[in-house]
Amino acid sequence: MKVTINDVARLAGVSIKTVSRVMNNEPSVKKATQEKVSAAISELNYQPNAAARNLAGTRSYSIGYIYDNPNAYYVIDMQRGLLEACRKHGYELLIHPTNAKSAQIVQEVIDLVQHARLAGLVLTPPFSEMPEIAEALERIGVDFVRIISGSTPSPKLTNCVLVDDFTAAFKITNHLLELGHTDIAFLCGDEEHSSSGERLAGFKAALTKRGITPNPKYIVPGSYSFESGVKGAKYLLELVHKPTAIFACNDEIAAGALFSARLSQVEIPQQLSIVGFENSPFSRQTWPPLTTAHQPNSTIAMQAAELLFRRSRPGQQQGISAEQPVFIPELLVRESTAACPA
Amino acid sequence: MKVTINDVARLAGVSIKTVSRVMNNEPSVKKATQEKVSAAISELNYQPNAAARNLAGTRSYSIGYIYDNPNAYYVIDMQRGLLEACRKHGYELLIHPTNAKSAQIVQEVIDLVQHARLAGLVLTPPFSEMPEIAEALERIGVDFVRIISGSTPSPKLTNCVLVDDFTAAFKITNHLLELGHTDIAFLCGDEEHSSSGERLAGFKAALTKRGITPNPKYIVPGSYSFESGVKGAKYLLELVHKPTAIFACNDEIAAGALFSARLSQVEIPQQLSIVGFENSPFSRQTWPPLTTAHQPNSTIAMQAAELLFRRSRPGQQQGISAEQPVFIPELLVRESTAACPA
DNA sequence: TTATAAATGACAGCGGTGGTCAATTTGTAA
DNA sequence: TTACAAATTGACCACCGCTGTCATTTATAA
Repeated sequence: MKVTINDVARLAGVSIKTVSRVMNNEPSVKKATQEKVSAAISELNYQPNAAARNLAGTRSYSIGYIYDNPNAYYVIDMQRGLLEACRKHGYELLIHPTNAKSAQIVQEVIDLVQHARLAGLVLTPPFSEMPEIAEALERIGVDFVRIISGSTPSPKLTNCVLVDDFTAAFKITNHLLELGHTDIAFLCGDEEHSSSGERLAGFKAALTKRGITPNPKYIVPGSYSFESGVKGAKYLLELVHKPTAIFACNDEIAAGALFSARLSQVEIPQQLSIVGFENSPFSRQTWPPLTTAHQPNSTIAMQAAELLFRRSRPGQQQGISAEQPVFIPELLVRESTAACPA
Repeated sequence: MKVTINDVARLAGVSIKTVSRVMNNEPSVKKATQEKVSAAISELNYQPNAAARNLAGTRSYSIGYIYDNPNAYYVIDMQRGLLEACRKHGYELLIHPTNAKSAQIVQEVIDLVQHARLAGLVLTPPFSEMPEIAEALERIGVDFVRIISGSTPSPKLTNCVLVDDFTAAFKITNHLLELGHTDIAFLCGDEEHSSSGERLAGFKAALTKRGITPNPKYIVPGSYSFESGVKGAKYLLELVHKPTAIFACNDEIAAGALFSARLSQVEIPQQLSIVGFENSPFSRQTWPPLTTAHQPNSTIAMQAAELLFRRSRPGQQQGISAEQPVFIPELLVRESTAACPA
């Protein structure tokens, strides 16, 4: 029933050690043998037993994903990407939802890693933005990759996959500018999330580049929630000098803003343009569907995992890798934006 | 650094065999020794090496969760419940997102189970409603628990955790009836999901019990999506004789209906009451927040996992267990429902 | 032909479980 | 109290399926 390395060795006429070598891409295996073994492997549809590998070997075959994010779509997407990468490379994924605000969060993470013998960890916000976590992991010598908001690779951001919120926000803002809007408001997400700050910075930069001074009254603090969007838009639409476009820091906020606009009898997009960010299912569950920036979470996650695998393989140089992939969410124009009304 | 069974044995002053006995709840261990060992275990914070256990033992320490559900909140909740149960019992969770409509889905599931040496599987819709999956699993002798929509335990539904959509829908409908509504419409979810049928049945039963014959014009086919809610409500609000309340088969549909009502300048809840089902974050991201039925997904998942564990433990009778926990989603009254307008 | 490098295999674990059997402790009835 | 059965515990071995180490064989170059 179950195929072991012995079966493969027997069929290929070699020792189990050689099969092991082939499985692990070790050097010094003759090409002919390599092919013989590979043939046997695929003929028997052999898949190494993860438990045995973990037990016997020095390296680990599982990575961990720690999360604490209210956005289920984000988590699911990340997970899907990680799983895909894991499947491809024969790794397992350990998922660990937890509370980032717990006092013993660092210890919890350390326990997790040590107990599960993880090859590495993928960290997303908020964990990726907690210096104490990174320090602890470095201290105990566990590899990790952080997915964070940032535009330019730098030595400080090793082990990072960057999501260039700045540039994406810049582009979105440009889209609005090109439609003739100049009175553009910005609905912020949570302050603690650097993504909100980055997006705001990109927004301001785009305005400034066109010679427009960002109006402080149009920059509304808030959080990544529908309600925050409702409130923020309400405030904006009650101003004497209303904006003609709203840049919401994510789709949920945008959906809230859309809702608020409807309540105030403001026609979207004829009287007011609204954009979101993320391309979550939310952005398609509104009417009109939201213009937004597509963040390829699943792909980002895959990349992060691949980075981890590449580094954990023996023979590769360990430690600091210069690689810092940068993803730029792409503008996705839908029906919630239109030319600025005269 | 890492604690093994030997360390525990040394500290407790017993043999490793006894530690093993304690770890596995085997009989014939004196209470005193049991406590001594437990103390040592917790002092050292010992956790058995999963790889070694899997490799050496005959039983398995991981369960699988297969999913293919567009509702990320549902999946995340289920996952959280499963993980909690797993953590408590020292199991691991293998998650496997896949495509339920794939032609080789049965083979894929079998491969997964056999390769990963799973103790069992937790199936949610649509997998829990696919007879071919259940048959295949029974054939290869793998334990599983299905989470399905149903109200009454029956021999046919062994291995099931039931979610009583019928009764919940009955209660929701009663809530509307008590508010004085009699012209109540029903927006269906996907036909293939038995949950939609069950909810509809509960709805009809409640009406009938009050002597109201369900009006076929008020029963609108659809799917579990925002858009479907928009369309369904639009249709209803264009009828000459409009309903005064809408029962949407889930929160997403309800959100769509809410949206549609807004478009038609219908005041919620003054002119029209709308209820959802599920208590997903969606139901709080609308205005007004939705009256709905709370489905405790995380708890349901925990129960399902516990059922699996209980059965997979040696010493317990294997196979058919009479247990069929039934969960009844509870009515949650919020602001989207009000008394029937005169 | 011999020194050297490349390819391969033998073998000992990794950290537990399962089984067998003997030794020890405990409880119990006479 | 004693004897005896029963309950606990431990010692020991094989083994799960694979990897790490090192010795051995084979190919290649000098």
